[in-house]
Amino acid sequence: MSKRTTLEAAVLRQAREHPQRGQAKAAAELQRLDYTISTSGVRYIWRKHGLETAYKRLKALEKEMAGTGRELSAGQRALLQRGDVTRKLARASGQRAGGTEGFAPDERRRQILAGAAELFVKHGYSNTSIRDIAQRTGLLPGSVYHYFPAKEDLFTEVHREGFRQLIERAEEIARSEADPWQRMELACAAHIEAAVGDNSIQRITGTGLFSIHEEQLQRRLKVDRENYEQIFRRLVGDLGLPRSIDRSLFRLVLLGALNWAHLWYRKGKKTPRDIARGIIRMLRGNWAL
Amino acid sequence: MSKRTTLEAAVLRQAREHPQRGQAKAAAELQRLDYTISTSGVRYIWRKHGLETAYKRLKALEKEMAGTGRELSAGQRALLQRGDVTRKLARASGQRAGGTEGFAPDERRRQILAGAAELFVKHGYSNTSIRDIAQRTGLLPGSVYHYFPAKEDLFTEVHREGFRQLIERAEEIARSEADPWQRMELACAAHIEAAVGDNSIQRITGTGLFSIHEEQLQRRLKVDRENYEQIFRRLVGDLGLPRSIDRSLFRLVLLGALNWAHLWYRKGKKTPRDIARGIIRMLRGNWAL
DNA sequence: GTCTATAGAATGATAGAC
DNA sequence: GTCTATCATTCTATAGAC
Repeated sequence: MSKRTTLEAAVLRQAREHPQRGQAKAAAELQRLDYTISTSGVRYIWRKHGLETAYKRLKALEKEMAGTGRELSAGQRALLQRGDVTRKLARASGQRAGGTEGFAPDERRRQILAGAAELFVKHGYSNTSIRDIAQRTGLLPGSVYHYFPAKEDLFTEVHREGFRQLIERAEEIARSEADPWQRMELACAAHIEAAVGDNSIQRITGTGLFSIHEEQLQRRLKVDRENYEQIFRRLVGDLGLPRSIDRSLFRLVLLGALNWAHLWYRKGKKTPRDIARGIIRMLRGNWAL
Repeated sequence: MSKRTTLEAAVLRQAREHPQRGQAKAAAELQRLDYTISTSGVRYIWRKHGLETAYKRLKALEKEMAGTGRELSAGQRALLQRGDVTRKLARASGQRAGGTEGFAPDERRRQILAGAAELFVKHGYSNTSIRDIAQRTGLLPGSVYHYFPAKEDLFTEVHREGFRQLIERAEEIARSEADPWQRMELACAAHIEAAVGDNSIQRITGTGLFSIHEEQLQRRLKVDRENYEQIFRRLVGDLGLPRSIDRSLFRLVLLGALNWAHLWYRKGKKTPRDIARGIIRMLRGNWAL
């Protein structure tokens, strides 16, 4: 362990000579020998050679020693035996994506967005990795960066698209001929449908804000939401509420009730339409109707 | 550390040169240098000079170095900083400070919980690391595990305590003599206060569920929430609503409106009390009142 | 001399970036 | 493909109190 060689060779030599050293110790020792490497760098090379655990390194050493007269120490054998019992299954490396028979770039983008939306909705922003998203689209992690500069942008775009769809629908309703209370009811139904339906991109409108704690990102998202709530401002204005009712509070109560629904909604019970009707009835202030 | 001098001078010199050595190591070293001294002897002299903890010895060294160009090492500075946090907490809780001298174990636990609550509320569960929590309490990450077996348990406990406090207050209100609608209004005000107030442990009741995406953990938390909502079930039942109104939906609409409030609440504008009154007025179905 | 709260270092794992 | 940073957690040694 003295002559300078390739970084990789040095790591491997050390794996052979001190199989029980972990990444930290191995890296420290190599740094002492003037190699530039970090703990995870060590780990990376180990993994490349299937040596990422002490068990595997020992196993390899054992094999190598088989011919020669040398033997593992008692402690090393004990460690191996423990490992044998607890053996983990090798992880299947998964499917590899096709070749260059590519998709149209826009199509690929959409696929990434859709996959990301599903994962964000299910596991939240922080718990979704670029790797997960890439895998779902059959890409390697690095390739995602060809379409989106960073994870934040990916989320922002999903969020924006979700609200774009929601706004489109809401505006259509707001423009319709129905009477004001009915328009409101329809808009509420559409909102709940989006939040509990199968379209993950739309679902993100219900959970997105809560999933994010990075302030700057949050601020970017708020814009989408405000564009949407603007429509409700108008819908509420059209209702002709009595003076005694604070329009602003009315809207916020309504949106709160709607946004909460996805937490208790159960498929097969009340439909979004039923729920919307019930909510409007309560807020209409005249239970006789 | 070579020339023989008075025992006392030798002890002090060593305190300066190796401030982090404890009594055992210090005594051993001095004995090696042919001084006759025991661990408690070292401690006796330290105490005489107000140097009986590593923190105090470092503090003294720092002061001494102030003039010269020398500086404490990074590790020493970190230790001092940890000590500073510990002291601040000790002062805040009225306990006696003193280096790493312990708190009543319950007190330390509470400190960790309070710190964790703040961070969880501010940055969310996934974005809060055990390191952050430890630092805030003046501990090293590993030490947190002396009090809590895992991060999940830490969160669960914060969540549970938040709801415990909320439930306590709500039940008091539910038991009071006020008329049903007024009881409801008070309970709503209390709910909003908890969600927007300064008490992070209570605030977690508003955001906790959204911050968590791990299903199993979520299930554990739901229990707390359900215990709480049970009280609202009762409060709604007491209102004597007309038949045409679905009690269940009424409760869910109300809770939705309340839980949404922390997103738009602004200090200095409407108070939680005002908001609660407004919400109840809207839901009471008789706007003339 | 004994106990416990805490330090400190190590471990295996995974994230985002590009 | 390659890298670094950081995470939750574990293990072990020891300081300081009694």
